[in-house]
Amino acid sequence: MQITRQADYAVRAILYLAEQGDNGRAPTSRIAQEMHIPPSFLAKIVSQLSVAGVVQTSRGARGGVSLAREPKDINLLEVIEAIDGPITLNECVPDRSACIFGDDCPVHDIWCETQNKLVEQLGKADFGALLKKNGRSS
Amino acid sequence: MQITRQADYAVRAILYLAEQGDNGRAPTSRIAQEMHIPPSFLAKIVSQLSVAGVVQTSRGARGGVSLAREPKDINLLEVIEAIDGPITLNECVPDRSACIFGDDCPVHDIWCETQNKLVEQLGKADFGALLKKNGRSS
DNA sequence: GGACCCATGCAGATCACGCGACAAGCCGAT
DNA sequence: ATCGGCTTGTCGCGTGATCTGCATGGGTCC
Repeated sequence: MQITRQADYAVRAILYLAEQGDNGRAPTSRIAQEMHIPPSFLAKIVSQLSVAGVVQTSRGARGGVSLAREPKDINLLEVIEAIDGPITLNECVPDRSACIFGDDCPVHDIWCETQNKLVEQLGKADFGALLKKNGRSS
Repeated sequence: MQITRQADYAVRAILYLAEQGDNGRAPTSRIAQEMHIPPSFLAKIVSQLSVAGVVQTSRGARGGVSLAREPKDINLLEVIEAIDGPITLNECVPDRSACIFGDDCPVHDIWCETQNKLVEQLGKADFGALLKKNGRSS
């Protein structure tokens, strides 16, 4: 009942890029240093985020990572799901056949309902709002 | 981002007892058979539920497991937390010092808020309502 | 050509899961 | 009263998956 540290790192990385302003390009090494993430671990995370279409990467000198969209169009849900995979409270939620009781299972509805609330909550949290919340003009 | 199978088994066991009626006493072997739970695994789960005060157990012949309270006074949250421990979406939620950014962390509030919603949702789901939802008069 | 940066494969550690065995307690029969 | 059987409580072990982290290799720009 906990998100993985990978997902936590991913959120921090996106947050850092969002703070940088429009383009928000930065090498993974700097992100890792600023956000206290193991550098070689961040590389894999960024790769997954790139596949998911959340960030864009460019290799070579002056390369780096940048947001694929504006912060307000990126929410927590897709970042987490890009790393941890789809959120499933219980395995019977996406695959009803996983439960032996089939349609007779009384808890199935509760799992689905709770999961939907959770997903909805995470989906509403976009990074634009996050930045605004505590404006770090520093 | 998933509850453990232990918690799922625990919920099923409670549900089975709640279906039995008022007293709802049953040996773990029967619960295990009916709800498709590994018998030796269920023993450990029942033990934890007993410590948490959700069920009462009596040893010896004609012993078994029974609910400590009425189904409507038992909710999903305490069953899950009795098994998996407190629900923590991220480790920084219960222990703010776990996060390096301290009070400056923009996501901390989101984690807390989302977790509270989740906890509230699970806390509202009591087994009395679950039974009523799809009345299995069979 | 050289420096820089992302991408990928690989090992260690942790944890959930399930099993088994022994101990402790209770009831009923003798 | 004693014995035997039944049921839960507790503990440790092995396996498998998964998270975590590192090192190496491939690609790009100056």
